[in-house]
Amino acid sequence: MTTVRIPAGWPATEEEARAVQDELRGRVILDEPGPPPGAGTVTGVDVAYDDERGVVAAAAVALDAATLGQVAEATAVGEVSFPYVPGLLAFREIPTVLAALAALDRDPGLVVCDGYGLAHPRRFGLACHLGVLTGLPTIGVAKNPFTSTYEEPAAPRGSSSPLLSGGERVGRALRTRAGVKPVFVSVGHRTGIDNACAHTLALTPRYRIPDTTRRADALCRLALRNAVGRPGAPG
DNA sequence: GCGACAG
DNA sequence: ATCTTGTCGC
Repeated sequence: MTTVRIPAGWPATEEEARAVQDELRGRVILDEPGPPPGAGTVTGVDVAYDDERGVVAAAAVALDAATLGQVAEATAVGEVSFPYVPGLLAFREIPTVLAALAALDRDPGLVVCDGYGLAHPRRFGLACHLGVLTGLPTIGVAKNPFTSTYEEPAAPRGSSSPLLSGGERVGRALRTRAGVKPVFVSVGHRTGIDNACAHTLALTPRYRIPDTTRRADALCRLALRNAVGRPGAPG
């Protein structure tokens, strides 16, 4: 497997990265309902890092939306393209994630990101960025509210409450398991919040985190071990 | 200025 | 994200 290099012209400073976000934000499409849940393909993407070696591994795992059975997977390894800066996560993950998606054997359908879409300080999180660059429908499902605030949703699974940022509703805190901390769903690109939440619930029949993200997480960690050190790698 | 801060 | 043992519970 080849290593994904940092693209030419990739932002090198926080200022440049924020300028890119400001420029691309206008290309987000928010007036499409997006793929309805229960049919088609849903793909999860995630990345793992070895910052000491400057290596990042990405994975894309495609599931049949109706059965949640896995239908395809792909990985890519690359150079870490940006430091971790809250609000600029996309610049750290996107080049390698794009390569993993490109290596997938079929149309990804809806892409589920581990992070934010609109629920972002500048309304342009990872899911929006990835959507604009690929043209694919995307959503963000995060484990923490970051700069947003929310009222605790009711205890039953499926309950939700608005995610607020600067007085705007930027997503929903969605309870995927009764009595357990909710996840934070926001729209990325070409998808509506109702479908985003419906997909999230369909992807969490058993765990708080979507199956797509869970499988992509396991796969990218494996890919990282395969690429660098090897406590636990076959071969 | 200080603290908070997706992964 | 990542560093990390045991342990409580379904």
